[in-house]
Amino acid sequence: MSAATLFRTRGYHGVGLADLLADANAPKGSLYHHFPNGKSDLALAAATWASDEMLRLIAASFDGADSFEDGATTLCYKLAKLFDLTGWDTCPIAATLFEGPDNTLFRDHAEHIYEGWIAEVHDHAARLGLSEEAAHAKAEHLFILIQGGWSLARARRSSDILRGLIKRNDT
Amino acid sequence: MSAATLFRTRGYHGVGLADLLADANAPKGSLYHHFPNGKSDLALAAATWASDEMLRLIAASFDGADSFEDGATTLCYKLAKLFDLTGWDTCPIAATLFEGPDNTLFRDHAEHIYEGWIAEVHDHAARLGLSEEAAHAKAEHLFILIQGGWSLARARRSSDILRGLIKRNDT
DNA sequence: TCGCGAATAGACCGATTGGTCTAGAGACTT
DNA sequence: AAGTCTCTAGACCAATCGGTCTATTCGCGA
Repeated sequence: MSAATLFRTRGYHGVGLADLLADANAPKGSLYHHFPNGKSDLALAAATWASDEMLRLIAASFDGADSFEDGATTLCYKLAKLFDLTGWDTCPIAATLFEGPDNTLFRDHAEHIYEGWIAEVHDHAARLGLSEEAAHAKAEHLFILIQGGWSLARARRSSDILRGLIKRNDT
Repeated sequence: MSAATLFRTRGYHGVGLADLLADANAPKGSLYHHFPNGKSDLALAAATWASDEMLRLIAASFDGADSFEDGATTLCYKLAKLFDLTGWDTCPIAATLFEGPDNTLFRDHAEHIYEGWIAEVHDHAARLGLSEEAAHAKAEHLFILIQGGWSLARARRSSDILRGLIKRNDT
């Protein structure tokens, strides 16, 4: 979805319908046929799409991992590479969902997506032998590290911090 | 500055000049007298103002602290209280600066502000006896934890995570 | 009391915003 | 071949956007 990129790089209110449509080579009519509620529907869909990509990234990182730290580290490295490729823009969810017009709906969706990421990490942690409690704590902690690290990386326009996220003190 | 609040809660593109002016009870003329470049100047100023508030918060947290962990913990608690008061909106810098029109200028300002926060924490860490290297690492790490924790708190509309940020694993 | 610069006040502007609506193209069934 | 859907295409709209401009008021030194 090209819309997802637009939303991610410029934020919900930062993109106009005109840009969205031009970028997707689609006229207004098509948009409002597929997304009756227009821009907001599109934003929700773009966020879900971005979230699925992230879930795949998590799975790919943990699938061949021997330990939780192992998987977490390769996830950080993958994200660093992604950061370099896309050119330091925000977490797609935050950019797309935390500004929307219908706050309740958007916030619910954002929370659901974030919890989905944490749950995915949690499952891998549990599979790798961690206790339920430890898995929960580590998954949440990893989310925080990545989210915060990404902010700093963005401000510095450098993915370096992302790569040192795990080592520093054993997750 | 009331403008800072608006920018924080709705993002740079989310607020219109009309809202800004109505909220500040000032007409267009005054704005463009004090801020020749209009909205963007205002945003920069609002960000600086918000940053100063944060610096004060950091100083207040570490001033009476016996150890780094001590100061860091009270900072997290202060932020949690702030979170509850303001009603879960973004980091003011991110909301205001990471969407602006003149990207280079805005990004430079954002980086400068963030580094200022880290430097402030760093100084307190050094004062409390940490080595230069340790102080740097801990300051950076605390920034990441807070930034990431705040994101999660926002998604969950609950300040709980912020309070557990330090304890979990000794910073 | 006058004069002058700083600041306020808001009418006004073209461009752009998100959204609606009508017309027609395309594909599929019968 | 006719009829009936889904979907595309874009003209069009009121509202709002950020910004400019002129007129007026305010504060203060002379």
